[in-house]
Amino acid sequence: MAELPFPELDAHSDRAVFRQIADHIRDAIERGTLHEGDKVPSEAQLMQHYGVARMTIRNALQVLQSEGLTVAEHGRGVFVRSRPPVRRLASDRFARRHRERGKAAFIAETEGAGGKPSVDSIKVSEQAASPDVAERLGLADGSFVIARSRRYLINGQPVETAVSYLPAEIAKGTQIEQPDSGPGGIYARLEELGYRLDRFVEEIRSRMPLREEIRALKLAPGVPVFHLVRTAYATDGRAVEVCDTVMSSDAYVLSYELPAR
Amino acid sequence: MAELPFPELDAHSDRAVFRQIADHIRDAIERGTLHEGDKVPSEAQLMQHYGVARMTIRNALQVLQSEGLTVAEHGRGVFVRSRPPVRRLASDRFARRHRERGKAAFIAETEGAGGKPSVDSIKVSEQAASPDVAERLGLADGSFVIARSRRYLINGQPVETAVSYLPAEIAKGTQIEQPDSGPGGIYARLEELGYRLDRFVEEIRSRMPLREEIRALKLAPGVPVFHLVRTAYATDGRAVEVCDTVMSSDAYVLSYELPAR
DNA sequence: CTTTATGACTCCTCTAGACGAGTTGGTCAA
DNA sequence: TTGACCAACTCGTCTAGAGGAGTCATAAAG
Repeated sequence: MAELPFPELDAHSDRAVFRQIADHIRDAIERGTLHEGDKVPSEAQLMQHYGVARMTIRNALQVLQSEGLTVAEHGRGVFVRSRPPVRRLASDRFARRHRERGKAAFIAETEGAGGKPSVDSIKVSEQAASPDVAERLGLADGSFVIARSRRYLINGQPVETAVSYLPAEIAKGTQIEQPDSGPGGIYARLEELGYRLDRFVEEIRSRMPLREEIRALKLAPGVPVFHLVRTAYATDGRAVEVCDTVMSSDAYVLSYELPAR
Repeated sequence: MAELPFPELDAHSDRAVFRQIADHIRDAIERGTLHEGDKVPSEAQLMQHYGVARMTIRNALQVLQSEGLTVAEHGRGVFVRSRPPVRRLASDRFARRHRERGKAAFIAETEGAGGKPSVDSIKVSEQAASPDVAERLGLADGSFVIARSRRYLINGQPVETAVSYLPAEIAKGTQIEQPDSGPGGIYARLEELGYRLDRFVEEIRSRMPLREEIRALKLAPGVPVFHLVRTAYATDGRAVEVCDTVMSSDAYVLSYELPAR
């Protein structure tokens, strides 16, 4: 058996053994000794190398996994995680000039970056607004909204789920209620309906995903999500849409421009 | 011993026992049966309730911890995590009108929200720019920059670390090189030096923290961080500062306004 | 040549213990 | 009353096993 590229344990350290082992492997990844997609030595190899029990090795691997550095594949091994190509979201992505080309923001951007965009799980329903959505839309409690939910994928890999809420009073009976909202997306439809869009406000949180989100976005363990809530305002100051999106954090870099004014 | 508020295991389910147990506890937290700060039953109690080995219980608790739902305290127990008050960062926080009041953005905002702000670990040094920083500042490789690093705390709790990089050619010998950068912070100094600020670009990533970040921000396990890189541009289009900040994700909600243009 | 078995190797789940170390609250002596 | 001590309880670390299940390459059978 080839020697593993890890130093020995420091018996005098008060750092726990499994942490020292995790440190060794992490260092190897950070230094590039192990690179993306490489297989980490198996539990059995590490047990022998370090002369410790299996649970100790598993604890060490668990640390790395929860840091998002590795992925375990049942029956195959543990691998250094490879990052998917990131999608940059610029703050002008909803500018009218983009919308007018007749494509929704996601499609246009992804194709521009050489990826194959797709959208699935489109569901539209009318429902009572949650207190949070009602407040953001400036609606009375219990008002009805049209909810459009969908999932975005790049090259078949899910990257984002989104649910848009629009006041039923605005969207009911329009193409916004159809699964295919037409060229330019719902923002184009809103403008056709006379709601000229003025500005968007985005609120961003970061947290660990819920179970459903892990499933929907096929997230590896240890990958947090962006939770972004966007509210669209028309020129009269009225909120016309709230979009609640959850994005895989390793597929995105968000970018915003702020005036110094 | 009081009965625990958890159902029994489903022996027919093919869901692993430790996952079922984690599900029970998670449900209790989500339903409010266990609320913020409450103590989760001890490992011993759970072992007896479910009739399983200790490692199985610990696996279940590990799942919850990595989801950021609970926090274990050595010698005390496992508790439902309570969210600290969040700090909202609005996109106008660097507007000149705020700066002119003579306080740095962080101090003014935190006091406005009723918290006690403090800043520590201020270090200033001159160093060669990293390739990334050099590129953002539009400098030649190996150019020198002034690096100002510091840590921000609210009510004694660290929430953010930040390192600002400014071209040495601009900042050397000015008050920017002093630990106390003076009223209004370095942006005020830059304007005094004739660099009228025009706009900022912020790039946001979300990821799990590195070890040093966990220590510096006293992060609970399972809490991701925002990694925000801000570049400040003067009116002549020149980049005059790059600020690299790492923020505890549960202390912040970022908020940006985008024009529909 | 294709298909089917097999076995080696992988990680997954779980058991049943051991000792260590931090926290807490009560007892008992000063 | 105060302080020191101690016991009970907590989670942290580690050992040494067990059987299960997914993956893959190879060997055997068709």
